[in-house]
Amino acid sequence: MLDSYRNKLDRLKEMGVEPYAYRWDRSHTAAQVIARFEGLASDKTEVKVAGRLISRREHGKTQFGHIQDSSGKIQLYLRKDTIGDEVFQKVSLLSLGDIVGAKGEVFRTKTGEITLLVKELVLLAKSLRPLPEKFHGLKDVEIRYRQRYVDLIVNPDSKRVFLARARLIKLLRDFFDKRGFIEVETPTLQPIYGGAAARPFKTFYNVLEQEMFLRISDELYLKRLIVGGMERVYELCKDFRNEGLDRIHNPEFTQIEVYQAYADYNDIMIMVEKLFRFLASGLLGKTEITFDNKTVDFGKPWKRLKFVDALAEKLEANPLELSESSLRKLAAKFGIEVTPDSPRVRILDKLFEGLVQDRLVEPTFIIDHPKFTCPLAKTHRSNPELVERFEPVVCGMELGNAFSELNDPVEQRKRFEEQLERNEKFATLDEEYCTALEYGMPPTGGLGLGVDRIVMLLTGTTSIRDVILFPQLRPNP
RNA sequence: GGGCCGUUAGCUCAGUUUGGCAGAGCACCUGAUUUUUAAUCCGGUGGCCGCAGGUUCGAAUCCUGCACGGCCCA
Repeated sequence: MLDSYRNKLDRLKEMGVEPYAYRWDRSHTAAQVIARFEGLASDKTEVKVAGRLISRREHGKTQFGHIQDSSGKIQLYLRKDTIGDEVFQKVSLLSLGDIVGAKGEVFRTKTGEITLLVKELVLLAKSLRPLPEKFHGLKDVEIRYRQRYVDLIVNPDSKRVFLARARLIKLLRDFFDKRGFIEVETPTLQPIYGGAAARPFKTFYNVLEQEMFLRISDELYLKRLIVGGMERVYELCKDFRNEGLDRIHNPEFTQIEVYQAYADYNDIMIMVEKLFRFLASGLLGKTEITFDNKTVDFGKPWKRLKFVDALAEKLEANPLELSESSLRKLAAKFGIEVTPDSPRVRILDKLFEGLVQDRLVEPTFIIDHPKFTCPLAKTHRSNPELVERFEPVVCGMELGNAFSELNDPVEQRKRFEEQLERNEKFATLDEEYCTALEYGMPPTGGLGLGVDRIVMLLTGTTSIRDVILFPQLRPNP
């Protein structure tokens, strides 16, 4: 198989053909030829296209085939009497998968397809490996992920998702830029990690002889910028969490974090509603989306569900008054497994996910979590046991996290210390962040959103691996 | 980490139940074919049946372990 491809390459070289050309003056993409067909055909314009040969139908002294470029496909028609014996002979040495340039005039075949009558055909790059089958395409998910380039060549749906991803990222920037937010960049390599509860990736910086961490979040740096007077900032970046990988988790994932001075979490909720309306209509031209056989409408206001109330209803008890051991018993009762070393906050989370969150289909803000679940959120203005926090959930999928940011430096330090005293896994105390708050941070509303999950939701993709070009896999054995 | 499922030609898949010559379509090679489009027709090439053991006269097929992937659970 591979031999036959190499053999053709050798034969072409012997005939004096350069199989890897330097350039090709393309005048039109496939889509442009089709869009401008009437004009191009009527004045017999000479058109130059280029792309990958993806199909071929030989008819003795004629040949049909399609080439594919980034805009689409265009049919080529070759006639021995038009192109000459010598070139026609060389053409028989082309393979599916080769990159070619073609010059000619456009016309419509008797079956009505816009086609290029080829007057000149040039090999631009020889392919040495066969493409996957034309009809069934490439289905093997492992090859699709490991050799994404093959997937992109043969599976239009796959490409569609990544084009949508690019548009969504542009829409995200548009939304915040338009509202006066400044896009910033903060360190990926951090001497102390923070802003979330997750196991970090560790690395070592030789020059400083110091252990460093890949960021699990950029939150603490962005709020330093709020202290510094950048009143509206956002950052779109990769975060890294040294944890499991599944349908909705990849160890490196894209997050957008947004901070707005003088706002609280109520303002941010309204902003999130507007954002999703903007993203859905910008990408799909409508506010309704379908994900995992569920249809929801971002045109409507989101539901608001109080964390404690929703859980209390299911547990028939106030979760704030339940000890760790009572929570454990309830978890067992509802068939929700928790590991013996799970702290109280983790058991609460599990109970909430299993009993409430998984069943939430409509866009919902889960609001007002117990205070000990989050050290960076401001205490609730009307209940000292809670914080002003919300998590946006759509179709059962958690999309992010937001709060009225804690800006009292004394309380912040106390909350960090309490977390350390509770021996919470991955708790840290960032002294320099506390120092920053001591200079005074205005009241601020903050938001973090998982970009990969937003892309999943708006493209109807149920696995995060299908919205990440090169998802994490074990090394090829 | 646990349970279940998968891995056979470059690709998509049969064959495993009930052990007995390694199969098909596309792709590839040869020939025919001057408007085809999953082109068609004639003939042909192509295999570490994921890897390593075991059972057996004989293993793609049964058993064990491992690797990679998928789904579900943690």
